[in-house]
Amino acid sequence: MTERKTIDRKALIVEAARKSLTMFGYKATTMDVVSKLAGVGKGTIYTFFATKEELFGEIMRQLTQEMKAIVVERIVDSRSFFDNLTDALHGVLQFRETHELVIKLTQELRELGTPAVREALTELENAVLLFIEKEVQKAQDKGDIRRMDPKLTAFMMIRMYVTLAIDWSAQHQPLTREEVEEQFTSLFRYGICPAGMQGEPDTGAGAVPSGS
Amino acid sequence: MTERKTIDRKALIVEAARKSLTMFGYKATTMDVVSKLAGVGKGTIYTFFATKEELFGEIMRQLTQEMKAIVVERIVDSRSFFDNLTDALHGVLQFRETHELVIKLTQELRELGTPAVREALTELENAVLLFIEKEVQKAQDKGDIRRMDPKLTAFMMIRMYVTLAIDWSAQHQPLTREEVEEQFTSLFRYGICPAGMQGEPDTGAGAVPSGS
DNA sequence: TTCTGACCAAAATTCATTTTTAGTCATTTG
DNA sequence: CAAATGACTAAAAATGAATTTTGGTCAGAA
Repeated sequence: MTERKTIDRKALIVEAARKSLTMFGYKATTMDVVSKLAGVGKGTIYTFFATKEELFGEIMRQLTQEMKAIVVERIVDSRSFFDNLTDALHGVLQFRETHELVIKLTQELRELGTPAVREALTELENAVLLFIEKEVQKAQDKGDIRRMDPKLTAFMMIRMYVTLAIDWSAQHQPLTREEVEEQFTSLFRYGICPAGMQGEPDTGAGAVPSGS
Repeated sequence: MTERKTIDRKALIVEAARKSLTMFGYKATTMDVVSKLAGVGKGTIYTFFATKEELFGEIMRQLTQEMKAIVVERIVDSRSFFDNLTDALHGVLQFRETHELVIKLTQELRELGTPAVREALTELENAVLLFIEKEVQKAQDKGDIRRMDPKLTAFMMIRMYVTLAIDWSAQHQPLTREEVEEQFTSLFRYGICPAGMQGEPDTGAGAVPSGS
């Protein structure tokens, strides 16, 4: 194999495309721009990816994979659903770059309606939806949460998350990661009834009867 | 005064415009169409409304007014926040025509991005937001709900409502009015914790779920 | 006086022309 | 000689001049 000055050109290309996507969005990420950013001839891109869509697809697959890895490693079957949820959410919010790429694409979809982006984001959302749905199902079977349609519950969770982390920022001071977490988990945990009327708020050392 | 065969042309025009708006949206509602539907010369419209925007504004003002009336008459200060919330939501959901106009305009905004529609819907949302915010504030002062940012809470409520009543239908069987009500109020009341763990669920016999 | 619809300027739409971009391939390079 | 390249091409997108549609007016009919 050619092993001398051979830097991994494929990785270089993916990296460059990802940066461009995050900064300029899908439409403005032309193959010429990617080749320049990667410091590679345009033809080289086509030795690895047959089309622009395929390159884009690879990046979305990577992104989905990374998100899933972050979440999965924070889910421990012996812990309560809510502890897992809080941790998983925390992990996702912390993962800056992934998050920003998704936000950029969402913006582009809204203002340009780029079909490839719509498709990609739908696919991503479906993966997330399916994952949450299964977790909700498990939590129900364990009795951690009350009985309700897991599909609808998963759907509500995603929307609530987007509302807090993205939509709110459109017209207000963005919430910090901590605030998003706090709002998200406490709403799902307690609803909006006064503290003390039901399960315990985070203050106090009282432990919920869960594993561990 | 002229009281013979004088039908209220202004009302005729508003009615026609409202119908057209609900059926065809803002862009397709031309002044010619409105005049034909109202059975009135086009010039007549301009004796009541200086511009198309003004006619549209009048309809939106009417709509806001009607919605507000429905809600206000269902809010009784002596009742709990949740009882009021449930009733108010019920009222809004029942008010079909208003609802459909808003849905039509929302669709148009999404696919055409019509600026006048964006503006109108933003204004409507702000009115609703302000109203809910005040109610939340009152409920907090009464101790009906726990302490949290009223602006953010109001924002979340609207989004949650839209998620249930509109967004969900995009890819699934629409929820019935009853289902929307049930999902909305129970989430805010109890979160998603198991029944019996907190406030009173509607099922009479409190059966503890799978004990572990 | 009240109402109307032909009329006009401005906005939107169409479509032929130009520009940009995804994808190819003959040539170069290590 | 296999891997990399960038000038090249066909197709898609941007542009803008020509044409149609629409908001708004007003002289005259009812």
